[in-house]
Amino acid sequence: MVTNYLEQFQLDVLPEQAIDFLRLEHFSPGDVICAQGDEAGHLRFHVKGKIRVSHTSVSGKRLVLSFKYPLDLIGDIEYVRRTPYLNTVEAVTDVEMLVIRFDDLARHATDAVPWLHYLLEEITRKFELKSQSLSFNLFYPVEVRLASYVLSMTPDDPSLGSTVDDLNDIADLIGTSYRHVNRTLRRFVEKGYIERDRRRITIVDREGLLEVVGESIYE
Amino acid sequence: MVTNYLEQFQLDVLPEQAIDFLRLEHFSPGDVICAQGDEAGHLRFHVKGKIRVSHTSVSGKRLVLSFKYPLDLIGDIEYVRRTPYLNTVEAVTDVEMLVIRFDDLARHATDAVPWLHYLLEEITRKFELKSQSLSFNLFYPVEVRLASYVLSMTPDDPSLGSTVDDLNDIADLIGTSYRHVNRTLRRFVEKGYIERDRRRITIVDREGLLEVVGESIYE
DNA sequence: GCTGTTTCAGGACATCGGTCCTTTCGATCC
DNA sequence: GGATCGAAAGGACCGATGTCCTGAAACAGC
Repeated sequence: MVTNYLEQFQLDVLPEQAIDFLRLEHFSPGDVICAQGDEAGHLRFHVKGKIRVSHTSVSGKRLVLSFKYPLDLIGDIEYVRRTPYLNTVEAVTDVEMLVIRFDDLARHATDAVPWLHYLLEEITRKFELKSQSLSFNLFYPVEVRLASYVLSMTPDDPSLGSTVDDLNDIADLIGTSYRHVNRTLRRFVEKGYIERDRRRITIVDREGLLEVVGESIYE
Repeated sequence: MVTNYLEQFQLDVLPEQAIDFLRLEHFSPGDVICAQGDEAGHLRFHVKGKIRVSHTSVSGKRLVLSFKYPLDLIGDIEYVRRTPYLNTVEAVTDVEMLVIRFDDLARHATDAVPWLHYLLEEITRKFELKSQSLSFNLFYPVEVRLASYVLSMTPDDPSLGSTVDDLNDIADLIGTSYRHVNRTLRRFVEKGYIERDRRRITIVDREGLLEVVGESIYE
């Protein structure tokens, strides 16, 4: 199993001695993979399933930072900085991860140049994503962000609608309230862009939504 | 000059062969150090002065991401990813930078483990800053962000007021309109937190501002 | 000092978005 | 089938924020 994933995601950048320490972990929907504020001790390679990364403010407000799919690293920033987990990561679907303890990784990969380059690549990629997310959120109103989200979550195939994440998740993802997501979706329905059927959103007029998003796609 | 700065900021993590390629650059207030979208070819160590990092959306709205002071790297993400500059960097005061071409750096430092570790440290630090900035902006209203900014820009010494950046910069920094910054500052004046004298803001009641910011400082 | 010009503060108004509360819709149990 | 309950939707209201515009203050040139 581990070796399959190693191959699939070309994880041979890890030194062989480190690879020996990788274990496969499984998580069920709802499981907390790591919790904001906990001391970090493991680096994980997200190799299967869908996860939700979120952050909670001291005042208790939750912000969903992203939904992610393989391949992704969890705990990489924390590995480099040796700080507690910045965010909480939960399994949305069944999830599999390859996991290795920081200690084992440090002992066998600290000087491995290809691995360091890999880390740099991954982390700078994440940095760019976060940059985009920051400016996207600050530049555009909820209507645009929501339209963009709906477009990104539903298949191009116009025939079939697609389930969308819980409205509360969406609200926290685009940094607004449940109420306002609902209101905005209603507006989309009134304008004929989408149809709603409890828990399900169907795009009726993809062009219309694209127009709402305008030129702001991907900043 | 170069050697002084190298010592001051402990830049001996750079391999000696690379150090030989460092040159000192000077910028005057207003100078553009690098422009968003331009192809990146140089890594810079910001060793003196104050700079402004900003990003402009396709729709033309500007977002000031940060003001920075030494030591800071400019072009590090771009060096790793070999992408065009993400942001525009300008000199606010007189600024000095140590600069090296990507080519020279790559030729002499690609395999230098201490240097790679240094890069990782710097970039993850930036990542954390950006994370904070993202959640801070999404979690708190303008009033709180502005109070936080004013506090951060003025000296603890309550006796002397301090010049604050251009209001337009502040507006773009906290992601709101000039009008609203003005309105909010006025409210602060009315409540007796600050005094204004064109171009200058004096904190009268530091405690009051701290109360506005509440527990949200640094998230 | 006067005048045209630029910059900045602030008023008016509309919209966005949040909070709170009521209503509706399903689901469940009897 | 009707009563009950919980979750999701929607209404009402208000504060936050953006846009547009006007008027006042600073500034430049003469």
